[in-house]
Amino acid sequence: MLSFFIKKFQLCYRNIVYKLKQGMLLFFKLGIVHSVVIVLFESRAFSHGLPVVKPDWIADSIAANTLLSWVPYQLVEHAVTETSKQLKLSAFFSEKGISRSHHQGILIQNETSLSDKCKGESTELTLSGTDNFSQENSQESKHIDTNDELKDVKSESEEDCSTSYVAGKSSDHLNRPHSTLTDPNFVENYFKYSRLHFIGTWRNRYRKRFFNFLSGTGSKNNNPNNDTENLRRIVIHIDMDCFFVSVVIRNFPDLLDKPVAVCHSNNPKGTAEISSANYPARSYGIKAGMFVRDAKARCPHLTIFSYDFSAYEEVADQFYSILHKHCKKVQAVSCDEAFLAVSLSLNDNPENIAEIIRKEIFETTRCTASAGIGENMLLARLATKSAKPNGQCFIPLDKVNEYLDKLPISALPGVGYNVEEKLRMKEVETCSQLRTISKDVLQKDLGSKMGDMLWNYCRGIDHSAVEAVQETKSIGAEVNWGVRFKDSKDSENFLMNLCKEVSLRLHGCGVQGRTITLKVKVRKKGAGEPVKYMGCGDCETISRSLTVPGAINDVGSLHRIAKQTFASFHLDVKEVRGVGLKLSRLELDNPSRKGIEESRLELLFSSATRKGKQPVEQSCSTNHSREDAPSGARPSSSSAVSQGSNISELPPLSHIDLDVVRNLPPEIFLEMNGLYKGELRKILESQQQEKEYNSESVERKDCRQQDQEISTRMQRELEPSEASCSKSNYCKSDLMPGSLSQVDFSILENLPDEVRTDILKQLPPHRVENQFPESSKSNLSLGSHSKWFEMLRVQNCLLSEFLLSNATFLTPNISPSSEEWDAIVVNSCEFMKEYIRQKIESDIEELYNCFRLLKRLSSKSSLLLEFYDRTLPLLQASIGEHYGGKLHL
DNA sequence: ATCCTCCCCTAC
DNA sequence: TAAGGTAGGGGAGGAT
Repeated sequence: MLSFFIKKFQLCYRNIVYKLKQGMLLFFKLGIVHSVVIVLFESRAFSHGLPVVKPDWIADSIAANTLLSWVPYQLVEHAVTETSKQLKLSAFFSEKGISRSHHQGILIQNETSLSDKCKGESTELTLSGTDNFSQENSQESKHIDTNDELKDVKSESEEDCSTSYVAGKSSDHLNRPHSTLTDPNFVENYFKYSRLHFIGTWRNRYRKRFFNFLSGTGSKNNNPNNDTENLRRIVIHIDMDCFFVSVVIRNFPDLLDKPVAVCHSNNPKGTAEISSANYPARSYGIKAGMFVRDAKARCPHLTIFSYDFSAYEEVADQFYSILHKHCKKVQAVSCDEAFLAVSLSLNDNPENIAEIIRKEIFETTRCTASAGIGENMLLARLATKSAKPNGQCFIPLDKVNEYLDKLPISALPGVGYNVEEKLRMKEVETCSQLRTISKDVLQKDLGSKMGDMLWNYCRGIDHSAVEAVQETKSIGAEVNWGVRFKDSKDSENFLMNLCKEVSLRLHGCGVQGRTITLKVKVRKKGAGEPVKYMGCGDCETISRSLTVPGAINDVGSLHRIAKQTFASFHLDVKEVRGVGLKLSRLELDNPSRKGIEESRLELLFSSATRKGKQPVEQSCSTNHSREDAPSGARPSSSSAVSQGSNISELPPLSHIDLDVVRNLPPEIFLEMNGLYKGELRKILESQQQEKEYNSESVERKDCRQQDQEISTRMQRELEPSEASCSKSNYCKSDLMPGSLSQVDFSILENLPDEVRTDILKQLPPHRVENQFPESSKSNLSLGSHSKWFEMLRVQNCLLSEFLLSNATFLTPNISPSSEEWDAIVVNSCEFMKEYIRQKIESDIEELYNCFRLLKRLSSKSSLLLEFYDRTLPLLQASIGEHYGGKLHL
């Protein structure tokens, strides 16, 4: 069996082994699903935290003709964090359409190491194995059988005193305290494991995706009937039931009626926070946010699952696909919750559509969703509360008052702990009581807007509309866990990483910001170590913002400002417990100039003023910390520039790109002009005259070419110098590899061409060989499938690379079901069929990449959606034929 | 009166 | 051990 396995392995992954031997870093993990080895390339965008091992593991395993433990081959930089990560191999392959979480299907005792688990699983394959491998592992298999197998899940409820933990769990000895003190990549790792980060980012992600959907060609249920008189608007609010738990147990129906919770760790200390609990668990009083130890005290036989972020993503994608199928106007609230605006004729029963959607969600995801239906968003949202779990509720207009009468005010959106307390003081606990308070009084007590809103809400009035597209007003990142600094070097390093993170997010959204806000949490006087391990505990929060004249999103500027603002707080860094950086007053990144300008500016400034360009405008409003920052400590616009000492470090005037200079914000231009003692302005003026003199036939393209030449020249001249080394901190290449984990590929695809190209250049070379000349793009999708091959051959690239570089081009605006449309689809499908045939044995990774990309892109274009829908079965059939099983995308 | 900054609160 | 984020809205109070 083993030799069969190895043979198959060699056959399938020859080329990968070849790449491995070239020293490429791969991460992979063996998973036994129809005897297939799964290998993914090391790219955090794909790894999702799986263990990363050195390539030798594969080669050595083959040489030894046995499956060696991967542990000694694990990459050091990942060893600490990655091993504790749950296994998500199962997310890659799944069985006959059922995406089973194999790893999660096995109950692991805390002591069971990951490698044991690998072997234990492997034995599933070698049922009648006679080789060393299976014998060697049969004992372990027993061990797992007796303790940990899935069947124990069934009997587990009888073992009342043991709490089960379901997840990949590493050897504990590999785990070390995780904080800013011990992990140089803390920021990056932190976001990878933070559930709140995922919750926070997902909302935007689905909003963004829906925006793409709208701007693409297809949108259904657009109610072609404009005769609105016979229609009524209804709002449906759909919310998945205890999402995090439902998803991880969706393949274990036996657990449905057992108490289950999701959290990071099942350590005996029990200071991990429960993130989500299912309804049986809630019946014991277990709630999100509760410590595990408290939850266990209430329910000793609670089953605890680890997070499975990739599964959440998968289900959320399915969820939104279904919603978009049924409704044009979908407002994403979070990964598992959305509002739909539907128009119905007077005779239609609004409950029917909710019923259909919920049914489809369940059939697709095997997770239940609840729905609330009402005349407005407020009523729909409230109705959902009554509907949960797994139900739906319609509040017709004539029942609104009756429904609201007994409703506690805390159920109203916007009423949190504080507002509830304020109103409780006035002996107001229900909506009917709230109605007795006049609007004036409410506004006086709670502020004008809040008072107005609540006055409306308790009467069932809500004028807000379901908005599919919402403008992003701020982008930021913060960390309030694990933050411990011993000196200013630590804090500075942390700030730099945070800036990289924020910069990447800004780039990902194609925006820049003018106002930079730094928020710091400082241990409150007298507050001891927090109850929560590495938590921030009782803190005082201080924040300060700064508005610059020109919007920024580059790491260099962010770091300069963040560093300076942080310094202005005059804090004892040992007391800092959390830091956040946020940008607001966002502006769209100028895609046409941005890439070039930015790099030149970086070059200019890193060379010219290594001390840093100072912000020109700074505002600092009163708060308690203002007194400790004497105004003298604040930079003024002129102080920074007037230091003539910088002049010796300036690049010669001949090296300055005047086009860039011309486009600088006036303040910065003045600053630079000052540095060059007025020479800049003179040159610009004389150039302008020259330009006017020359004919105006200079093509834009030529300008761009010149720009590039100048920029390249500058780069060449600066590269070997010290200046470029000092600048390397700010280079994109420096922030790319690590932080790519934070980039949603859908975002990457949405980036302006130049920015995307820039980012792609930072990826391993085999992924980005080519950019396509304009000529090769035209009419490509219209051509026969042989043209595609010709194109790929000529460009010497992979299809996935082409897709990635040409995301924009690939979403043409062609009307569905036209002849053109059909021709494209047929041709493309033919091409894909052939491409699959060519790659299925030699490069399964490429096929995986292609279909992942297509999946993403298909949300933008109904053409691509149709292409994807048609070709996916071909791929799956081929996978099934060659390997058995199914590729899980 | 209006804008801005620094908070706080809320929701997921 | 554990991963307490993100973003919007709005109020208080100061600056203009």
